[in-house]
Amino acid sequence: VARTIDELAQLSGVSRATVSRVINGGSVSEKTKRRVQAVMGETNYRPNLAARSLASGRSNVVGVVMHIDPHLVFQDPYFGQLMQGMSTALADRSAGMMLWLGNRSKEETLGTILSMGLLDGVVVTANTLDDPLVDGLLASTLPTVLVGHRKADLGASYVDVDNVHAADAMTTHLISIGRRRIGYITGTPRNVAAADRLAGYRRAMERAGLNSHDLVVVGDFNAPSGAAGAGRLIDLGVDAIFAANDSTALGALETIAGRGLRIPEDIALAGFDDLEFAVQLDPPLTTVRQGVRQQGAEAVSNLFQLIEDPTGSPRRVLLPTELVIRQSTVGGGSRR
Amino acid sequence: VARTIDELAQLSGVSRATVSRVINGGSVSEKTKRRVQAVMGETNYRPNLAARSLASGRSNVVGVVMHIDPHLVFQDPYFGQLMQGMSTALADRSAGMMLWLGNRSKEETLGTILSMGLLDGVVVTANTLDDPLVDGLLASTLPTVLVGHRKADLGASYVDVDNVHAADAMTTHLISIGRRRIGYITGTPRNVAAADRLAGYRRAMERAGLNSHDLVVVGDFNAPSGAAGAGRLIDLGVDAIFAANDSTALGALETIAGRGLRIPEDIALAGFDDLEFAVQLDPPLTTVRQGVRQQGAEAVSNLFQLIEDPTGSPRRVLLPTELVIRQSTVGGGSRR
DNA sequence: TTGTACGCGTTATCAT
DNA sequence: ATGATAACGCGTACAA
Repeated sequence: VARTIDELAQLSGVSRATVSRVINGGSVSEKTKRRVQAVMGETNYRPNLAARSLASGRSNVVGVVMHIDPHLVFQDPYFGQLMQGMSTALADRSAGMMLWLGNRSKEETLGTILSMGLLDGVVVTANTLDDPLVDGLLASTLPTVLVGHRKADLGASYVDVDNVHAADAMTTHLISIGRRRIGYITGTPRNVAAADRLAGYRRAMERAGLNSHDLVVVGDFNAPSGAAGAGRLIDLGVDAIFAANDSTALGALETIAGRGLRIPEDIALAGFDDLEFAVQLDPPLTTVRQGVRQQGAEAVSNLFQLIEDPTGSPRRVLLPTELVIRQSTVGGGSRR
Repeated sequence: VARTIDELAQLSGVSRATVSRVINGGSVSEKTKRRVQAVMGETNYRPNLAARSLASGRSNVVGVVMHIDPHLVFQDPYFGQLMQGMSTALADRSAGMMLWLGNRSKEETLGTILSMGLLDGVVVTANTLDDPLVDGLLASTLPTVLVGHRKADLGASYVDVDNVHAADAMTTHLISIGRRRIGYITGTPRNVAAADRLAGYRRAMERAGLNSHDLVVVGDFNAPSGAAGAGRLIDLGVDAIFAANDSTALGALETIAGRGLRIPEDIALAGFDDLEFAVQLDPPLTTVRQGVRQQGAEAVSNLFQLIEDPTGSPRRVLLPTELVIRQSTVGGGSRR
């Protein structure tokens, strides 16, 4: 029944300073240390975080900002997995986590975060080109790590995958299996990953001397846009479709099958993400796997390094992706 | 460039107390109030939460505890939707949210939460019969609201749906369309909702004078267990299957269709949750809809009431459910 | 209406 | 190794 460090000190017969030392690891004689710890166990005393944070300037609490429409955020498995990765990494460091989703405007969210005062740092998803929230965080004194990054973020610490490279590799794969008219369905405009993947597709096409000019249709990372986009591309006579993500590919698959075309014989199909359902599609979907949980864990690790040494140079981490080749581009064709 | 309230006071030419009053709403002359606010705008001063919390005892931050295996938590749309509801309700009150998932043991999680010191209260999901985390939270002085509840939680504030009633209603619906041998696939053993739904099924069966004794098979809320359970029930010659949730029903549907049986002509099928995919199944699934987002919002609202008046009697809220009748139990049958 | 002074629970500095 | 004592930034009686 000791609520404050003073009570605990009195019960242990030592000064408050000594108790603080046994908690935080100062030099204390083995004997008194044991006595204090004994009393601590009996009274199940717990240091107050607010006070500790005020005095020491550190709280062991970090902020996580995923400024996405709350009705959509957990629709896309990406964000759930990202949270898992961060949550686990934070728990491993017995650190706490404050969470902000996209309920208020970015400006308001920025304001609340900056006024917390007790956060040791922040991990924020950076997926749109213009983002005052990310800009504000980076401009503040709060240690900040980005998940994803814009061109302008060269001075910041971030964790990302090389979307350009991955999309290039996938496109090259499609070319290598003999496809020439490869259509592309983009992700949401102004989204960084979407822009990078498109760039990778274009780069591979140009390198192979293929025309990509009029084979690009705009999507929004969701299945309906994939269904619509695939229809337009089929009319353009493509022999392969590369969708900006698996959800888009799912929509495309339905349109292709609906028109009685065979995958991959008539049209090869590829996605991006390797979501759970990708392997269960008919035919199983060729796609790009990125370790989202690992990205979350890496972001946390990165942030803690930044907190330890705020002056060091920015830590830019590019995690590897993996080409997962399944029957939607090569092999036995449809099971139907 | 004012970091503390003292600096801001100096710049405004008033005392720190006056500044505090214009921030927290004490009696201040309109004139000085305006002046202080002007300076506040220029210097974009932000009060420090740790200090504020230490001095006032309130932080405007609440804890959210969903002690589920982090690899599973966002697999089930339930938890994502619950978070959305809470996140939105908290943002509406400009309150912050600390999140704990099931990374550590329940005892460890309990310890960390209790030692935060700055939480105004906690919302915790209560879905297993024995839960030291929930017990510990309820035994503490921290205002706590449960999402879901055990029989033992009669003294606690909680938000839940009446699973017994809803399952009873669904079973009664199946009886009303002429089914007599109605099989049931349960949810995870020791899960509260699973137990309540099973009880509701049994109650309705008994009231109708039907045998439910040997028509119950154990599942775990996931599709594979539904597929297996449906197989066993079909062998028992059922004319209807009620699954503990939609995922389980999904598995059951595959088994039924795989055996060449028609839904609902040969076997009527019902689920629970009304997840997004329920309406897109073939045939569309009859199920029970519960407003999960609303439950989250209600839990937050409940918690804030509890914080305002900790002495008041516990607030037990049962949210309504809705029977959603689709073609898997009545009407045109399969589209296949 | 405004200012003074104390307390919130901890860490950290400085003697001892 | 231990103990005073001063911060940390803010809220709030109390006094003026």
